[in-house]
Amino acid sequence: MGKKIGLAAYLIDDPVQGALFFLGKKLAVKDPKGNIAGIIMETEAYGRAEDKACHGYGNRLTPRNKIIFQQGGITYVYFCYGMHHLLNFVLGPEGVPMAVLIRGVIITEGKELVKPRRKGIPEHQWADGPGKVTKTMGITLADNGISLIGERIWVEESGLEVPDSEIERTPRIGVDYAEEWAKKPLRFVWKKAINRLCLL
DNA sequence: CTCTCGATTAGCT
DNA sequence: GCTAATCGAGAGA
Repeated sequence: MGKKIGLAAYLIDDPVQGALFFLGKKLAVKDPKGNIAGIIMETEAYGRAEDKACHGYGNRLTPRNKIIFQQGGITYVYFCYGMHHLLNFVLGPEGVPMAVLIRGVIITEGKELVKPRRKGIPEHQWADGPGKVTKTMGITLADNGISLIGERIWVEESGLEVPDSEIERTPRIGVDYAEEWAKKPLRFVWKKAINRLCLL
């Protein structure tokens, strides 16, 4: 097991730096039957009050989004489109809405636990989307607002180096309503992760 | 209370 | 490329 990522990394005061930092790290979830883990290969940066795509836009506080105003180091899980749960890591100091959306993971551990719930789906498509990440890893609203330095969900060093040259930047997905913020390149994809993992 | 729409996905054309 | 599925959050009355 790799070294668990500590609180300091989550207190980073910049969602872009955070989104980049977590690429190539290992996301782990403790399931009653064993751990499920995988390498994070796609993220999106959301944040600060001026980001029109962020749930904390304009610092408006609601029962749902209050989590992202808390100090970094906890999860922000919310329900979307009536059927999907989306996982974020809350970042930054308390009072500033900032988070990284985990959009893609390559499952490396606990595959035998995943198989039954992703029946008939090829392995490389198990968690190649934000809704699929939570479904594959068994993350639900019950995991909203919990510590990322805890025993249920955490992030570890993977030992993988992610060169800047292998990170693709694109606009974020599904935020067309966010006007000028819809176009900003705040989505980060490490496409070569799959190749790299084949060598392990 | 009512209405709109979403940080998506799967399946079909 | 298009859209149904599906329901709660958020805004406004």
